[in-house]
Amino acid sequence: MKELIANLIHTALDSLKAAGTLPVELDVQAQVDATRDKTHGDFASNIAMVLSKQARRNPRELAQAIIAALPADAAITKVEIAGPGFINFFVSSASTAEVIPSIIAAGSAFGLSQLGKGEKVQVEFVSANPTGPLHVGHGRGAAYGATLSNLMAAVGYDIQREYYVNDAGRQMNILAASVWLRYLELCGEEFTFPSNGYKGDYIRDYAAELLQRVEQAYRHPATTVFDGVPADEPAGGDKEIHIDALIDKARDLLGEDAYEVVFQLGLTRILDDIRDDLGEFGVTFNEWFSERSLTENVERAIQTLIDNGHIYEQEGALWFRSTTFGDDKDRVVKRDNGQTTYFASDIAYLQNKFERGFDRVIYVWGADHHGYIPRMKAACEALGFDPERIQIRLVQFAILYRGGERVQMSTRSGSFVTLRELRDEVGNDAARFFYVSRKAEQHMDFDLDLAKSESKDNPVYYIQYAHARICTLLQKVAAEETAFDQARGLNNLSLLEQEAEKDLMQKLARYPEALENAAVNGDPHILAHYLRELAGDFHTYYNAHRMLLEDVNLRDARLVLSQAVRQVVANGLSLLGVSAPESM
RNA sequence: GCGCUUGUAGCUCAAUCGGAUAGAGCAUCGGCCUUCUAAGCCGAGGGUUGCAGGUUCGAGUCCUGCCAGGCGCGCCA
Repeated sequence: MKELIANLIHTALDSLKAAGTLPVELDVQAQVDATRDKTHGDFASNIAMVLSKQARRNPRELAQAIIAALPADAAITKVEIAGPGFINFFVSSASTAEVIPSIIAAGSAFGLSQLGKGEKVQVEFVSANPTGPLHVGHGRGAAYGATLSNLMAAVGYDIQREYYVNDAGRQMNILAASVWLRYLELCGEEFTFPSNGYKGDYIRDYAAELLQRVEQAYRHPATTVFDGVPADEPAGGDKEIHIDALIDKARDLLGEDAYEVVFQLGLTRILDDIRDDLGEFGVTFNEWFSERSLTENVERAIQTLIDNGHIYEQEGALWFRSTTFGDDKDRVVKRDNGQTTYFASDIAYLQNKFERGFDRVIYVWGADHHGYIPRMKAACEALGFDPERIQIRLVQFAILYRGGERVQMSTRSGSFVTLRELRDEVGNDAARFFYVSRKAEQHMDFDLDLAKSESKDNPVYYIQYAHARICTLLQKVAAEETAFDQARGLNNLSLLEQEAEKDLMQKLARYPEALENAAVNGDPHILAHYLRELAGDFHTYYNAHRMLLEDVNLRDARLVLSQAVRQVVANGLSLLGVSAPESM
């Protein structure tokens, strides 16, 4: 409909140009928007105001001229000038109703488009360090990334979902050491567990598994293990130095092979757990990409930067001159001790992504990482790629509230709420919906009581309830003497003359647009809000008018409208990863 | 200190590339169940869009300054 109106306007402009009313060189894309206010018709264009300066005529006068030149069309019943020079279009109810047969015909495919033209886009998200269970902060990134991927796939992008497994860093060695130390405790050794080790109960589980598998083979006396290890922080030392020394000890005493067994056990168990957790949350990946697999790529990436002239040496280290591309300061990629930095891995990973043929790569990061954007963009450009091909979406943490009180979380005491706990408490549907119901880069307050409540206050239930109500209706009518006949409904759409019916049809017609906006802007909340509004319109309609009437023509027309609503609600919820129950 | 970011109704949030009288929900108050699910509906009140300038036909939206909150500024990962 928008396109139709835009075409009509362009035709009018062309004829005005031909008549000499407008300069021929004028070239503007007509903007047509759905109106917010019904008294402004169904669609409005600001074309007259935009052109008024170039055309040297006042907007209302110009609007009048455009309207006069507008070709007639059966779909448009009335055109008006309003306000400072808006042209308002009123659409015939017959043409408004056309959305219903198209929804029924398209079914679950309604709203899909080819906007993305098959562009290959990778979305990398979550990518939490595999050192423990996911917490609620990761949950928002997971929900956002998964939904963004769904939305983009729905509008025609070729999406690849990826999790970057940080299995190469120091944190992983701390994890391995923690597992081994817990194992030693189970063997009967006595010592003080390092303050910087991982203290979660899951570590004890892995240790128990290790004990079962290797029995006493990896046991060493605590005195040997702690011999020569600098004091821990509570004992007046440095916790970082302490844990690093213990890691070295573990490697020494176990040897690389056994150390690797411990390391892999911890890594594998945690990844399995994360995979299960996310799977239950409806979040899946095409690829779990290991940082360790990148080792050769890192040297090659650095070489690429050297070849491109963006690396210099200073004080024994290799520096990437990222300031060339607008970063605050230059960054080290290889330390004076020969080790490459984490950032160097990121550069290698980026190069690897483009080598795999992605046209565009999207990173979903916690908002606390925003300081890394300039250097990643710089790296992209220095590698020789257009920096527009990487996009970084920031997701803010959610603050949980229970009983009106903020739920305290601190990583230090290990008292963070896990994603699994959240899912157990409020359910997957509520968690998925709540996470994406706010703009991603916005702080959000997550009200646990609201997410659990079974009332209209809870937008998830509100939307699902609309779906369930319609399913129940359709079930009920199946028991009537005269069965529901979809074709009869479609043939009698002209009977839908109520205001609420027109509102509903117009809302339905806007679904593809809401979906596209949400996908292109990376704003799933647009779809969430749309569904809330659609459900609201349906509840209003349902309360104001009866469906199961004697007059089967009207009855089936209303039911087919309801069916269309049900379909769109189901399609939208599915993209959000929320179920659409048939009864509640 | 420098940089990024946010500031909209009592609360949580919207506002389609800069468009018309800034909208929902919650909370408050008042109505609606012998009829398809009241997990619902209808109505009322509630605003100097942090403050001050600027850009223009038009600014919550863009620019500048200030105020307030959040985050980031390692040869850490």
